[in-house]
Amino acid sequence: MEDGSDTRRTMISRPALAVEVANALRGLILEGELAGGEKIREKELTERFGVSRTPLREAMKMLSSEGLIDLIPNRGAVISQTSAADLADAFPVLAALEGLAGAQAAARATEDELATIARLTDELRDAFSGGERPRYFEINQAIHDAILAASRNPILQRTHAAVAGQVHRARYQANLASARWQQAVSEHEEISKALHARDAAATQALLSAHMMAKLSSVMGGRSEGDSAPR
Amino acid sequence: MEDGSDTRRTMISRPALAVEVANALRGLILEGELAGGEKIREKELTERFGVSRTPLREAMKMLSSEGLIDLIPNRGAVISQTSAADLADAFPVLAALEGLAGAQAAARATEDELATIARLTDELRDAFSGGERPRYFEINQAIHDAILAASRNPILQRTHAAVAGQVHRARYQANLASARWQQAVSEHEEISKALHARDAAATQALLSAHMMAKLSSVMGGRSEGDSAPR
DNA sequence: AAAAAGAATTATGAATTCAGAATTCATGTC
DNA sequence: GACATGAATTCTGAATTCATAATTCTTTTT
Repeated sequence: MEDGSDTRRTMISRPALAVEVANALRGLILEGELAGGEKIREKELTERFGVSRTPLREAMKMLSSEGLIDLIPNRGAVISQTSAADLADAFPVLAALEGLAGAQAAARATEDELATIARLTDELRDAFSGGERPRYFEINQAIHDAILAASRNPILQRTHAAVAGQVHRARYQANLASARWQQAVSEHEEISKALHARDAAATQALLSAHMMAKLSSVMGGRSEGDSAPR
Repeated sequence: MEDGSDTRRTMISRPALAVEVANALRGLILEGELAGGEKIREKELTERFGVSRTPLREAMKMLSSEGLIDLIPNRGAVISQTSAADLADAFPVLAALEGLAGAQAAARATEDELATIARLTDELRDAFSGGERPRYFEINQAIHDAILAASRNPILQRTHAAVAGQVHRARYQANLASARWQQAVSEHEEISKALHARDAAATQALLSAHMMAKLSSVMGGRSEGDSAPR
């Protein structure tokens, strides 16, 4: 919700170039275009974005605070790669945060928000039935975002986004075996049900367990396939 | 201005001036020297720190990512003040995070770490018995830090630090009525006991409840008399 | 031929400079 | 006398410039 008094979409407000660069760079990292461990050459990015080094360096400082890149004193910056250990560390944190989000959402969500989550959950099952993996991931993300938003806790949302960003690329690595995929859909339906029942404790427990199951899925997918011993 | 000849020192690694400035500025904010809502004048800080505007602005971008200051497009930066609503939002997050820290610490802490926590808990009671408020706060902080460290989860520690930083100044506002103070000490003793018993679930519940009780204390102290800062 | 040392090139760290916007003060008009 | 408009000053935003450190390539010596 924007400031209602802002009648016109005044393009007069300048979004601060360094912030724009930070968003663009964050996008490149989250999209996976910049692989983990890759060195950042300032010159390359300044030419790519068409800005000078100053806003780029400010943007890199921002992303380093977010944990997306690592700054090495006089040797530049590298995209921080997420190791298996990092995933094992981050997912319990995400589980705790999303559990809290679920509990607060159960208490605070509007009926509209609950209806939206229920609808998304139906669409999630549709995507699963149709075997549409990209759409499934998209809807899954939308559900989690909706729950976070329904928690009405900006600090929780920001904190979650910061942690989720660090493991974002692992999302695509969650290669769902059909059995676990099915289970994930069922878990989401239980979560939606608990939310509608305004059962904070149940929602919290279900969401937390759901995230931990996701960790198992991601870790399992890791141990199997692509052997990239980095 | 100081002698810049520190380049001749045995400083093999240079900690990046912008990071140093960020740490110093973070300290000023956390110490309360820069009050919430206060405007940051770059010129003033550059003169204070003896650096140019470039590293200072990079540092400010870092702190804005941490949520400690708010950047207003062409109007500079202001210290983000924590409202009562922010506290009410942040403490459940801290409760969830510390609960997780307790659970993981119960599983992973070394005997030495548990002994240290037990010793600190004893000192906490001593500080309470002696009515030494500053020492109590210090030991309390040390205990929570020790539990976080014992969780062996760097991401959890970083996330907690980020959220705790945003409500740091509220720490001093927790004016403990003696009854609640007594209760807090007892809670800490229960937490230490649960940790020694390696009871993850109990530790998690106790720590989480402890943090929520702290929220009540802080909010209560706010409504009463927020008169004397310090 | 291989390894080490030194020089050159490249990239990063930081300050200065330049441009643009906002706020404040002064002046003029109603 | 008060309010509005314009100009000046101050502050932020961004690029350029300068310095320093690291890496790489070349040459020399073993």
